[in-house]
This record gives sequence, structure tokens and C-alpha cells, in this order.
Amino acid sequence: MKGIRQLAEHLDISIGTVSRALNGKPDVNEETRRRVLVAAEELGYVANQSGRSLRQGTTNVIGLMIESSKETTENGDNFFLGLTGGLQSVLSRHKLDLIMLPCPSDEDPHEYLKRMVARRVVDAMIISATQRIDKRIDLLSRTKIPFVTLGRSASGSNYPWIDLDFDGVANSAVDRLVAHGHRRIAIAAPSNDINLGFIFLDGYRHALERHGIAFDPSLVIRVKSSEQGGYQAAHEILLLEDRPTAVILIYELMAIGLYRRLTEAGVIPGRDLAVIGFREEPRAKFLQPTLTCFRMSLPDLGVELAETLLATMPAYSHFYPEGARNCIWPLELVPGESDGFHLGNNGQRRQ
Amino acid sequence: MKGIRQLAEHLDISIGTVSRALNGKPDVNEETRRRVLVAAEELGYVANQSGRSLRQGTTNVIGLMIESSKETTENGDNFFLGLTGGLQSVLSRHKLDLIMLPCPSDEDPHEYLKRMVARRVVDAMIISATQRIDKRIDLLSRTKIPFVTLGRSASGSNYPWIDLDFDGVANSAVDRLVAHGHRRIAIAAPSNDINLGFIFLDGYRHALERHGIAFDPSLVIRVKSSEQGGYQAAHEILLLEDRPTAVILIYELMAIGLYRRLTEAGVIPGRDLAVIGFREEPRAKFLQPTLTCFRMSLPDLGVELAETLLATMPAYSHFYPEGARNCIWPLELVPGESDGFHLGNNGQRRQ
DNA sequence: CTGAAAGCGCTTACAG
DNA sequence: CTGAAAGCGCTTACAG
Repeated sequence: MKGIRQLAEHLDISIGTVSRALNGKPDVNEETRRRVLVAAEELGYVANQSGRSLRQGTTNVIGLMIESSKETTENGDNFFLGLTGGLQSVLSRHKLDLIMLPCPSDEDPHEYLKRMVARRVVDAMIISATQRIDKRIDLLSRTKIPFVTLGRSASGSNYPWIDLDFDGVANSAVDRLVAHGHRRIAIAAPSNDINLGFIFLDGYRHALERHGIAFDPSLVIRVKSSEQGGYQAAHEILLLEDRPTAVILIYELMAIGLYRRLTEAGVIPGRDLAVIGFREEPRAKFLQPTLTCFRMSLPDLGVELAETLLATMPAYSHFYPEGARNCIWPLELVPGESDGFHLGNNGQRRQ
Repeated sequence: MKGIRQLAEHLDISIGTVSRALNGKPDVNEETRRRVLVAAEELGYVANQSGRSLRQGTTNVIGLMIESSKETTENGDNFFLGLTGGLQSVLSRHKLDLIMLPCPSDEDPHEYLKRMVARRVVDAMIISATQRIDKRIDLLSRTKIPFVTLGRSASGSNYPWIDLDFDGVANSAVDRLVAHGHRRIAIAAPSNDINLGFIFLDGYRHALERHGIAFDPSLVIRVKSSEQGGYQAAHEILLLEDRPTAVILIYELMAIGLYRRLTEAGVIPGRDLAVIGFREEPRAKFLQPTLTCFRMSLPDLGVELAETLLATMPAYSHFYPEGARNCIWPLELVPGESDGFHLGNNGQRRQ
């Protein structure tokens, strides 16, 4: 089966009627519609997307841009695959398809996005890993293509975003540690320009302030967002003269490398150094002592992202009357042993 | 900037010349070409993909279908992201873009593929997770869309595929275990219809045969391809009356669950039960005792997949004169402690 | 309820 | 070397 023309010929009716029947337009005789649907199914006809898109001006495809940096792939980040289910559950209600657009690691993300947008392969975009200054946001705003970002940025203004509650994480982690007597609390923050590092740092400073603890820049350890980064962070902490008694990590995989370096040095997490990890991660699940970290639902976040995106699209916004919310996505503390909270202040196990 | 018409008007030349200049056709005055390229860059013009595709009959997009089953995403499989770099390094040579098509978990993969193919959103497809009987292969063959599968199947005939060397893994794992005195060797195989389970089982049976060991069906433990599956496998092994002394796993994440269950039972891998894992995985890297497993390069596999695919596409096959090879992708043994090989046959550490 | 026709944005023979 | 025109496969006013 080639095109709608062949199908129409086979049924001996006009292509206009075939098209209307297939697209569920109301003004079609029900018997005609039935015949068309049966024949289409039989002959395996599905409308050519380029023809549709060109005529309609929409592709019915939503793009999820993935930055497949070496770091991400080496560390096996399953974050995006975790989002797709939730995204699709919403998009499929509107017959929209989701495609993932992996930006080659040797291509500039901005250039890549520009190309994809200009070619009009998608009706809307979801981007993530926002930088503090992120030209992609200006680009998307300028071209007026609907989009939502996972992650805030200092770029743009009044654009739809959703972000994790880094502030909340910083607060509850610091509170928890301070309640246990810690005053020297380090953080391992990403060394690149990704915005979450800045947001977390802010939250951390404010939390310290609330407790009347002076901010010490030497306790902000900047490392790569990876296992290796965690290893490096532990290494630097061990070298500090006035060593911190606690550390908060800002990337899920850091804990693994950090544990490794600590273990090499005979430093036991939870006993000798309190550790609070970031997002709960299957891979960090088997660390001993168990890691105190934060839990969130990736599929639910996917749903939220999709709904926020659709709320910005004229053709769908009436389904989502709340409009595009700038949502701070909550994380829930999962207590483990790594912050020594199960021990009393004297280091003995609580009863 | 909207379309080629606006760009042509702005330059005061015809759209045909603009198109030819942009597409690098030879018969264009170099000065004209320069002006066109400059103006396009300036005004951010990029050809609308639907227009191009409709006219040319090709999309210049290659699709990588992803099955995002719950198992896969929950377990955070980074397999596909690991492939993209290699795939893109080849595809970009030909100005082809890679998109990932995640099949919703509630949609039948065959129906999903059918829809994507019929809509002509891609010029060619890469599919994976082939089943023993996989209708997708017949579908793709029938519709004559170029494709390559990652994984063999009993379906179809003479189609391009690449698969991991399960036979080689089975052989070298069994050989290694037998050399160490094991005669009762279990395998933990996937319980679904995925073809690799059958291929591995065959390899395992032949390897046993070579060593004159009778095949015992009770030693084939069928579980899910996940951490949980590994846990379940260990559980079932522990319940066996005539317990095996060794087990070979056929999915990378099983080792983690298996270790957990063994540890609960006080059974130490390498000492009380020899364990050989499948693909080396960052997450399994920190298991103690270290896991004996098999290493492969995902990026290189991506390159191979892309080249095999292009060899089947008329427009590109002359670049890849070797044609579409049915390639068995090798894996290399990475010795660890989990199979007790570092110990002598008497259980003492070797010198 | 159906058909004939226009036109979405492009590329590519064809003519000059 | 350039322009005018056809046509890729569809959807959608418009007319009947």
C-alpha cells in the first residue's frame, strides 16, 4: 500500500472522503467510514507523516532532548528512560508521540537544538540539564516553539519549567545534620555550569545561616557529577586540615565513589563522616552502611512535565486550564545509616 | 524566518537557486552560494523537514526503537544510551540523524513499530530485544524498510542482525568452571521469550556435552531479567535438593540481587557458590567478592550496528562494500573472585 | 454527505 | 548558471 490515492482508488471514492473518514471528521456516512477503516487496516495504510505535517503545520511529535555526555552514558543514567512512561501516558491521550533526541557529545547542544527546531521535526520540546546561562531557552522563546525545561535557569523569563526541590533537600539535609550536632558540613557540588549546583548552594547557605553557622567556602567541593567525582570529593575532604564532620552530595552516583575512597582510608560513613546522598538510586541501594538520601517518582515527574508542556500549547491548553506551572518537585527523605542518625550523639546505637 | 520563499525574496533570486546553493549542488555560482549561505545563517533558515521529506522521499532520520518496559527503566538500563555515541559517529558522516523511539510499555511493540514505519518518520530502523518469534522482523522485511536487529531471531530469513556472542560466553564460562572442578553448573535464564535465552541455553548444553556432563533441566532457573530476578534465582538455587556448585547469569543486573539473597543465607560467592555474571556493569562493579563477568564496548557495538544498517541502504551501501554482515559480537572475560578461581581447588588462596 | 481543487515547503528535471 | 514549473502525500475550505 502506498498512499491515500491508492486506497481511495481501491474503494472507488475520493481521497478527500478517505481522509475525512480516517481522521474521524463528523460529516462522513458511517457506512463509508467503516469501509474506509476496514480497507486501511487490511492494506496497512497509515498516513504519511510528512504529507500530514506539511499540510497541517504540526508533526504531532514531542521531542525530549537528551544530553548524552560521556559522563551520563558511562554512569548509566536511567533518568530519562524513567521519565518516558509518565510522559507518554499523558501525550498518548492526545495522539502525540514522544521521541528522544540524543545530542551527540561532540555537537554543541545549542546548535543541535537549533537545527532540530528549525527543521520542524517536533511540535514542542522538553529540554533538561539547564545551565545557569542557557542560550537554548532564549532560542526556544524566540522561535516561539512550545517547550518546558527540567531545571531552572537564569536565562529567559517567565518560561515554563519544572525543577527538583534542591532548596528543600538542602534544608532538610542541613537541619538533620545540625540536629545531630554537626557544624562543619561540606557539600560536593557539580563543577560545571549546570544550574542546579547554584541553586543547591544557595539553599545550603541559607540553611546554615538559619542555624547561625558561618559559610566556609573551603567546604564547597567542586567535582564532576559522576562516581569518579564522588571519589574525588572524598579525597579532597580527607586532605582538608579542618576536616568537616558531614557531607551532602548533589548527584546520585557520587555516593558510590565517595564510599570507595572513604573505605580505602578506613573512614566509615555514618561513624566517622556523616553522608547524605542525593536522589535514591538503585545502584546506591546496596552501599553499606545504607545511604540516607531522597526519593522521588520519575514517572510522576514525567506526567507533570507533559501536562505543563501541553498547557503551553494552544491546541491543548484548554485541557490543562491551570496553565503552565513553574513547579518545584518534592523529594522525600529516606533515612539510612550513612548520616549516623541511628546512633546516639555519643556514637552508640539508639535503642 | 519562515520558508525558502522568504529567503529567496530577501535575496531576490529564485527558490530553486536557493535550494541548490543550500544543498551543495555543483551548478551554482560560488558568489551566489556564498550570499545564500550567509543569509540563511543570518536569518536562521533551515529547510523544513516535512517539505524535504515529502519531495525527496527520505527523512534522513534513523530510528532506534527502545522497549521501555518497567523492568528496563526500573533497573536503569543504560545500554541504549551507551550505543548512541557510536551510532551517531557513523550516521553523522552521512548527515543522518538518530532518534530514539521509546515504545510505551502499554503498547504492543509490533503495533508501535508498524505505526512508526507506516508513517514514514524514519528511513531505517534499529530494533533490539528480539524474541524467538518476532513479528517485527517479518513486518520490516515485508515493508522493505532497511533495518538491522540487535539480537537474532527464529523469524525472518537472511536479514541483517548483530548479536552478542552468547555461545562464546557460555563456552568460556562453562570451561572455566569445569576446569575448576565444577560439574553441577546452573544457569539463570530470562523467563520471557527473548531469543538470547534460547541461544545461551544451546551454548550451555553444548559446552556441557563437550565435557561429558549430563544436562539437568532442574539447573535451568528461569527468572526475570532484573535484580529481582537474580534474587529469585539465588532463592531457588538454595532450595534445590542437589544444589549446584556454580551458576552462570545471563543478565547483567542479576548479580546484584543474587548476591543479596546469598548473603542473607550466609552463602559466600566464590567460596560456597561459584558465580559468573554476564556483561560488566558499573553497578555490579562494587560487589564483594568482585564479580567474574564479560566486557564489551557499547560504543564500538554502536558503530558496527550503524555500518551494518547503512550497508543495507541503497543510498549508502557503496560506502560499506563488505555488505551487511551478521556479526557475532565478542565479549572478553574479566576475571573476578566470584567464581573462586583465585582460590586453589582446596579452597585456599592461590600463591 | 461527497468530490474537485488548492496548497503546505521543498527539490529537481527541464529549458534557456 | 538561473528561473519557472511540476509534484511529493496529505488535509481542508468550498461547492454541490
